[in-house]
Amino acid sequence: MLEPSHNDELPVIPGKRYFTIGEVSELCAVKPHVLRYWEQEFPQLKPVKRRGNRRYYQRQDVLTIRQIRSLLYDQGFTIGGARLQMSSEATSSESGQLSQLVVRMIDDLEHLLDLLKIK
Amino acid sequence: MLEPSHNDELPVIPGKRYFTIGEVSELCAVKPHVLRYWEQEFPQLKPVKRRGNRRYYQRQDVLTIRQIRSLLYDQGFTIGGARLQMSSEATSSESGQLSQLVVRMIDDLEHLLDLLKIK
DNA sequence: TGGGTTCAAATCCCGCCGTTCCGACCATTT
DNA sequence: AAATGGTCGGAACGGCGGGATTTGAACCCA
Repeated sequence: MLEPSHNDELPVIPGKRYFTIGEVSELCAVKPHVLRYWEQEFPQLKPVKRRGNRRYYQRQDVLTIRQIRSLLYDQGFTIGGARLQMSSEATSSESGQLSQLVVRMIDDLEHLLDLLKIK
Repeated sequence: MLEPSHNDELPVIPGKRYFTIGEVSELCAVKPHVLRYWEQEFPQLKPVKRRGNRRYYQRQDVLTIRQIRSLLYDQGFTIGGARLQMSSEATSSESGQLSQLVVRMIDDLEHLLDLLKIK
């Protein structure tokens, strides 16, 4: 009943700067009208709007959406619960032990990133 | 809309061995019929039953119920999500809090991985 | 200029999560 | 043992969260 799909199975995000709602819909396996609906529910989801109020999503938006998607569809949060998670994530520089661990992981990843950049 | 009540505010559990559904209802601020309903949804919730199918909850059951309650009412999980948390907690060694955090970290790292794939 | 995409907003809908009944049974007090 | 009040399961019912559909117009690209 839960845990059907996971973000692993979603397509790689192409290297362009902006995406239409239709593209994001496919990249995240979420219907356009749901994306618009989520926009009302999650303040951090604010795609740029231009000419004729069209949405232009950036890479970060796509990642945000995938994260929301994971909270809702994989982890079993309600919309309210997911919103709580998202916002608490923004502020959670908490818990010394763990944040220390996170810092180390980030360190490692940055190192990895450096390696990748060189090649 | 979320985060109204918290387990902190619930009464201390008396030092007796068995509790009726009515007592548990008050100890956990959850109506009896909801307790019966949850029993269908969470396999780990199995109070002893005696004469005339009456439920006799033990201390551990009360704690389990409070935990479910917290997942549903405080943290914003669906029933399915809460069940998932409860069962994953059984396997993962530590306090759901922590495993939940780890889940989120893994999630975050996956997003980072996405970023790396693009470059 | 025509077909596909997108827009906002209104309306519709289904299933989750209880809620409300019900007659019968049980426990405790008197 | 009668009275009072808690508890039983099961089925019918209900609100509403979370979308889904619809509408009609604007927009974009070929």
